[in-house]
Amino acid sequence: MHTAELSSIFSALADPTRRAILKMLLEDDMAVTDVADPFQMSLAAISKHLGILADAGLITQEKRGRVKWCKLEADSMRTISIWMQGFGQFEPVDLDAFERFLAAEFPDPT
Amino acid sequence: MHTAELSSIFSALADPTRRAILKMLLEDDMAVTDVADPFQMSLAAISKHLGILADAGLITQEKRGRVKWCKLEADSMRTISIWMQGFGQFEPVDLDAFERFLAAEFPDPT
DNA sequence: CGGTTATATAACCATGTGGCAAAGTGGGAT
DNA sequence: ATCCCACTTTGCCACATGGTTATATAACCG
Repeated sequence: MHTAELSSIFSALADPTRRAILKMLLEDDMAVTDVADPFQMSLAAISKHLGILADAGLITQEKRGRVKWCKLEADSMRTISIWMQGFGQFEPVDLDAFERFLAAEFPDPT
Repeated sequence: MHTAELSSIFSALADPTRRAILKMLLEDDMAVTDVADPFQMSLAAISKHLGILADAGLITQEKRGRVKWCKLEADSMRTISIWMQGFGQFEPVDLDAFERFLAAEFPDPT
């Protein structure tokens, strides 16, 4: 909710490389080297990007041995989502979940 | 959807002054001068901020006479909300809207 | 017309950002 | 002990950003 927190999350998400990294981490936790692999740029650059994502709370990094594992923490997106909600309802309705809800609340009598 | 569009919206939202402007515009449409009024900085600076918000599609500006009216276009936040949804469901449920939906779908028989 | 008001643009400055290559750190393997 | 491996840090550079002041432009008002 602090203005600085919002700023750091939004500006972390403003970079396409960082958004691509987040998408990769959606699949699984990854080591820094493996995160860097598909990109053209240097490992040092990716390391900085990961630091920015970590500062924004979008990922966490845990060092085991000599490899540092990066883990998505998508919950921190909730912070900006809540902020955005002050401007209206933006979430496209999750129809599948909604139908499941309805099915549970109002089971088909057949 | 396009990566450049996402970047421009996120980086527009990364600045606290611009977020404050959006909040002001939530109340009502405003002229550039009036937007600038509560801020310490120069009108020129605010004019630039408004240009960035307009480029990102977060506001629209319409010139009537010599005054340019700024209008919130919060719908463009939907773009990033949809992107974020790829990482999970972040929107706190809109319970009021949901209850209205239920009331319409399953009207109280009384 | 002349003057004021609303806004944009230009030129400039300080600082931040994203990239690189190269050197540094520190854990594991041999 | 030594060497690789997985990073991080340090300088450096080009360019973007956020601010300034000063100067345009264009609309309204007398």
